[in-house]
This record gives sequence, C-alpha cells and structure tokens, in this order.
Amino acid sequence: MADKRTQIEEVATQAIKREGFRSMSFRTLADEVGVKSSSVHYHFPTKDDLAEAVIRSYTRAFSDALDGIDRRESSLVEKIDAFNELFADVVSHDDICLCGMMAAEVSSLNDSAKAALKGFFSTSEEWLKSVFQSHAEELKSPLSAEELARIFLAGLEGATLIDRVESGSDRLAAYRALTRALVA
Amino acid sequence: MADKRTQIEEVATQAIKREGFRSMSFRTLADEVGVKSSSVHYHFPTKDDLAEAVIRSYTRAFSDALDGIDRRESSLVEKIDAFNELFADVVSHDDICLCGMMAAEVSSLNDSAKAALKGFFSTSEEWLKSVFQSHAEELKSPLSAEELARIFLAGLEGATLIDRVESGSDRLAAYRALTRALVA
DNA sequence: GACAATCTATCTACTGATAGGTAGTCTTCA
DNA sequence: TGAAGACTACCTATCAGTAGATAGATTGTC
Repeated sequence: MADKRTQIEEVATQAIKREGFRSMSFRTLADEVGVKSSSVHYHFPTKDDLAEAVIRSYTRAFSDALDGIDRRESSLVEKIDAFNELFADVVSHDDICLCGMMAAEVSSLNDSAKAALKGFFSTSEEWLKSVFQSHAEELKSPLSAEELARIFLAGLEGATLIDRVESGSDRLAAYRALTRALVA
Repeated sequence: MADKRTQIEEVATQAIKREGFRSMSFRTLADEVGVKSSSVHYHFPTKDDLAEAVIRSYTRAFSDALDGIDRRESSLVEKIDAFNELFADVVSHDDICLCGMMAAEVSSLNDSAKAALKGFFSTSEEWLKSVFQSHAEELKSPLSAEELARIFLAGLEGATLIDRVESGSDRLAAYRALTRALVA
C-alpha cells in the first residue's frame, strides 16, 4: 500500500472530482484514509497546500499520459481520439476532470494553487497545439492550430461538465465527430 | 427598488457566478441585501429552494435573450455570434455562467434543482440545434445540427470556465472562428 | 537522542436552520 | 364604521453541526 501522504492525495483527488474542493473536508478525507484530521494537516498544513499538491500530481499524470499517446499513436485522428478517450477515462458518471472542477472553484484557491491550475491548462493546450501543427497537411480547416487546441480543450471540459447533469448523455461523441470533420 | 425577494435572488445569482453555490452563505447574502439571514429563509426556506429559484430565473432570462436573437438576427453567423456574445455578457473577469457553475456543484443540489439545471442546458441546446437546422443549406459541414449544438454549448461553457483561470485570455474567440469555418 | 508520523483534545469561526416575537396591512362581518 | 382576526415580512436569539487549524503528547525507527 502506498504511503499515507500519497493515499491522502489520491482520496482527495477523487473527492474533489466528485464533490468539489470546497465540499471536501479534512475530516471526511481522514476518515476515508483511516487517520485523524490532524495527520492530514501534518502532510498538508493548509487546505491550499493540499490543493496545490493534488493539482500538480494530476497534471504530472495527465502529462505522462499525453507522452504515452505520442509514443503509441501516429495519425492526427488517432491522437485526438486518444486525447478524447483520456478525458473519458479521468471522468466517470459522477466526477469530472480535477482541474475542470478546480477552475470552477478558482475563487477559493490561493495564488500558488491558481498558478498550478494554469499550468494544467497550458500544458494540455500546448500538447494539442503541437499535434495540430505537426499534422497541418492532413487538416482541411482554415482554423489555426492554437484555435483548434482551444476549441478541443474547452469543449471537452464543458462536455464532461454538462454530461454529468444529464445522466447517460455523451457530449464527447460530438467532439469525436468534429475530429473526423476536420480531416474529411 | 425591486422587492426583497427579487433582490435576494439577484445578489445570490451574482454570488454564485463568482464564488459558487457552496461558498455562498445565507448570512453574507443577507448582509449584502440589508436584511437578516432569517429573512432570507423566509423567502427561501432551504438553500435548495434558493438554488432552484435562481436557476429558473436565470433560465427564463437566458431564454428571453434567445428569443430576442431570433427576432433581431437573420443569418446563421449572426445568430451564433449573438449567442457567443450573450455568453460573453453573462460572464465577466471573475464570474461565469450561473448554470455552468451549478453544473460543477451538481452533487450539492437536490433533485428539483438538478431538474431545473437540466432544463437550462436542454433549452440552450435546443435553440442552437434549431438554428443549425433552419440554416442547413448554409452549412459546409458533415456534422449534424445536434452535434453542432452540443459542440457549441459545451465549448462556450468550457471556454469561459478556463478563461477565468488565466486573466485576459479569450477562448470564445476560437469559437467565433469555428462559426466562420462552418460556413466558409 | 533525534526525527518522523501519528494521536488526543481543543479552539474559534461559520454554517443552515428554527422558534418565537413584532409591526404594519388587509379582510371580514356584526 | 370599526374592532377582531389573519396575513406578510421582517426581526432577535439561539441551536447543533461542521469547518480549518493548532498545541502538545505518544510511538516507532534509525
């Protein structure tokens, strides 16, 4: 079993993806891990420290997954589909992307956590942009690589956000269709 | 001056758009309106009642604005641009669409409020769908009207969500470019 | 003996919610 | 006509629960 600090981060990540950062308390977090709330404070003195840590861990894992896509897939459609699928993976019926949730609660975050959050979005958008740039010849679109990157990242965040309100809906499918339309 | 109940709704709407539903308290709300928290409870017995009321008011106002677009604009690009602009209007540097925020906090809402929230998204998506359907001949896209509606609504919600993290950014512009690409 | 990782116990602040009182207005009917 | 009662929209006061945070004791390991 992972050490307590890692366990706390993992449980916190799930709780935030499900209920949000404000709704997550040190006590429920501690209960789920099997420690006391003061032990959570030992590893993460303030809630802001915890916020920043989970955002950075999440960004690292997400970024690693993007590297994996670069190694595995070769065509534009395959890569964007894999990005789409990555989004479907980090999301389930009742949780969404950690950073999408944190973006909604940005007013509750301090500057360090906010900077970490900004890092997630720029990392993701940069990756998408580089994919569209390196496959420019396949694209049948007047849109720039940067515009396409912004359209997809914002779209997938919004799609998963809205999907959660209406159970069973799948707005990511519309973005898979958009991917195909761009090369057709 | 509007009656107290209306004032409470308006102040609550702004607070939720800025800080979120969980972060908004009956006391701060009451202070801003100039009454006591028990008076807020008089008009809205529970926080869920308040949530549902503000979602329904917001949806009504949004829907009225969509009717206005139908009356004023005629071409597809004009209509979608106006929808885009409507989104830019209900949003500012530090607040986002009320229902986008509520969607993030859906786990804190009861079934009635959730149903009202669902109503906002289906109303908006239906309007977009009907616009794309009635201008099908202008469209140079293999995407269905429903897919386009989902792409735009999710996209604009996500774009404003992410824009708030990085001050000065404007991801709605990418969607204005997408609108033009669809008819070019 | 030093350090890391946990605990118990507690603090202050804030939360949504409720009970019960009050002032003003409107309705009813002898 | 005007007194009695009901209703609306507030108020004061308070409750029980939960929040993040801290001080200081304890335990185990190197």
